[in-house]
Amino acid sequence: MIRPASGGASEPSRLKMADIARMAGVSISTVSRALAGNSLIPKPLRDQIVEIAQTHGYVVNQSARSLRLRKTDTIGVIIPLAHEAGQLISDPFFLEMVGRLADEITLRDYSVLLNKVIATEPGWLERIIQSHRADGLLVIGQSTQHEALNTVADAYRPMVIWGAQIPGQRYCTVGSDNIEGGRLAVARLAARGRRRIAFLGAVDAPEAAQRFEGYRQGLDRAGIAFDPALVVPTPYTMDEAGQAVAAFLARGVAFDAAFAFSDVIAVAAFGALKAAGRSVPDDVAVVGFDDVPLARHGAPPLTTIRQDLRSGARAMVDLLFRRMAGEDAPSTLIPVELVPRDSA
Amino acid sequence: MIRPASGGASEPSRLKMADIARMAGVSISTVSRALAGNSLIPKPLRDQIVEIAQTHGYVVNQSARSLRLRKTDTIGVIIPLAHEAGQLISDPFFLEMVGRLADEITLRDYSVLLNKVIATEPGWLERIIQSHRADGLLVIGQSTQHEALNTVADAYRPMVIWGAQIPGQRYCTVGSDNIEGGRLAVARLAARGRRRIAFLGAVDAPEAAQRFEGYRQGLDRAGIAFDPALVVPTPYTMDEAGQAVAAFLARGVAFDAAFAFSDVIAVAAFGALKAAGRSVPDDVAVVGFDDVPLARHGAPPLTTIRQDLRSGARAMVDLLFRRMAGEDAPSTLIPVELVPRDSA
DNA sequence: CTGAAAGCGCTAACAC
DNA sequence: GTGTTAGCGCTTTCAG
Repeated sequence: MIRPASGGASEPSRLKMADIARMAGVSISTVSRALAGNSLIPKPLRDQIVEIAQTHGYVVNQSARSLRLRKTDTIGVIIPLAHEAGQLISDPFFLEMVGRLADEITLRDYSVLLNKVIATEPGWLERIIQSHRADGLLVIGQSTQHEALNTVADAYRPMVIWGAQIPGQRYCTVGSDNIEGGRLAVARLAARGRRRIAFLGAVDAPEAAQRFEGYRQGLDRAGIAFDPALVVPTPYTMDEAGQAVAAFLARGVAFDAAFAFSDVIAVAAFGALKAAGRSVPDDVAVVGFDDVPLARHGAPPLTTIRQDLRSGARAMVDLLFRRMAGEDAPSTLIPVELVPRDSA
Repeated sequence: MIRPASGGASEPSRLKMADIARMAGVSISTVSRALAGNSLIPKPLRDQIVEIAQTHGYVVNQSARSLRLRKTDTIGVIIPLAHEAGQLISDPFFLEMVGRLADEITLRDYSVLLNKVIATEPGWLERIIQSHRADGLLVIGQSTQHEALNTVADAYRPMVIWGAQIPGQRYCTVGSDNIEGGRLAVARLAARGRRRIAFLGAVDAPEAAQRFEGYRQGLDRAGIAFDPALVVPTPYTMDEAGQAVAAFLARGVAFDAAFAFSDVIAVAAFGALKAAGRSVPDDVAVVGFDDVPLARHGAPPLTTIRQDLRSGARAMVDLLFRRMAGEDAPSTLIPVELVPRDSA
């Protein structure tokens, strides 16, 4: 037998359907139907039952409902942290993406289950899926998990990943046109007469690799030779990226422009450059990526490649619901645009 | 009888405990115990069962578990939107708070259920509670819902609100020392010789009211008379706040400083001032509130009152877990500090 | 140590 | 139209 395990934490009512049924003088099924708005139950009775439930603050228990219906009306939003276990959810891009996704999901009367996971332990994704806590999954960033995603995607359809489309991929992605973004950035810099253009950021994750590819294509088109000495690997966080850029500056490699993987890295570069006595954009012109609020209000305002997260989030959620309905929705590329401001 | 309702969306395995039991040649109870790490089951058998579950990708169904255990291992994080129904989760303060809370909750092996709600429909909070989707609730901002929160708090203990402590409050809050923040801001401005100090922001929600109260106390202490003409009501969003400040400027009221309810409003003021040909800080010195990333990297970098959201989030989650354990944890005030930068 | 069985609260097929 | 009833998948008491 179950004892309420009431350790002192008080419980409000804990009504169940049976209680409402008793009050209304009907059976449980009738209450269930009435609350579901089933038109089999005549409107007056339905209203009366709803009324009783409402005055007593009764709401259907979602655990029970989910178990019975095998659906949770919940979408899992997953933030995979590739490397650092203790990493915070603090990156403005992630945060904005979470906000946009939450908006879109709420609009469809689904709940959002936020999952911060260490995406290095094998089986992390399978575990989330099998726990049956969500009807569909949205993963923000494919990180280094291409293989894991591919494996899972074969058997689990209701899943959409934010990230780059890459050859041999069997999962559904929505992502910005990273290559075009890289090209646009370099074209802008080249148009301002810059020839020694550095690339700031990681190149391992697929999105980063594509921005890097765009950077190289941009150089080609501008007739500028690629110089590996101008590729500066940096972490994603502002502080660490700043240090990496400072270290690069200390090496004394000549350069007059930089294309950063993200606005955060670009702004970090602002700091390092200023500390080294170099001005933006005169000494070094800088183009970022994302167009987070930080970019618009930076000093100087940052020229950047805008990712349309509103469209991106909407596309992710649209595709996810189509997949949840059994459709086989395709991957989608979101166009990017250059936002010219003062830094380049 | 139930038909799987398979509308084409494929299902991966959908194993249950019974399947694992069969494979292991034991009963369901034994599997349940083994997976729970119950030491009644001898270690070798336990390991073997765990092994089988793992290779088959089996994970306990959380809906069933929650129903049986009457607990969800989930914390609901609620963002009440007071006014605008269609409002986005885009405010950097909210977003950062969500991120911090998610970090703290994840640390404790609980899941985060994000709830964006229109906090005007009566019973919104009761509905969330009664749906039994979370073991505890964290509400970001008391908004205009003081009464609703009070009513609910009497019967429902595991709930903590981010916001101001106000007289007669029966719910548990964690919040910054808003009054002190207002005083610090005005003291800073007064110390720089400013006498015509405007207040930018709403004054309805309790937190805003307290910052306003601090502003008035600060004026008193500096021997500056309060002038209602310098109180500028503004919305919370950057664009709308900018318009409100622009309208204020158009009125031609003389002022040489401003204390803004938030960094977002302060940065919006930067824009309006610049458009009106006024410089910051020379013509108008500005102090914000929050210390979001935007503040540090603004043009000019924004002098602001820093809210320690890391401590705040940790305190909220700590208190919540204590309340979930039946303890009667008290409200907490988080100290603020002035972060001097260039805008004032 | 292990298993049988009850039941968490709900929905819906099936009878009436 | 409405009620009875059989589970959804799990945990835990109780019996052995």
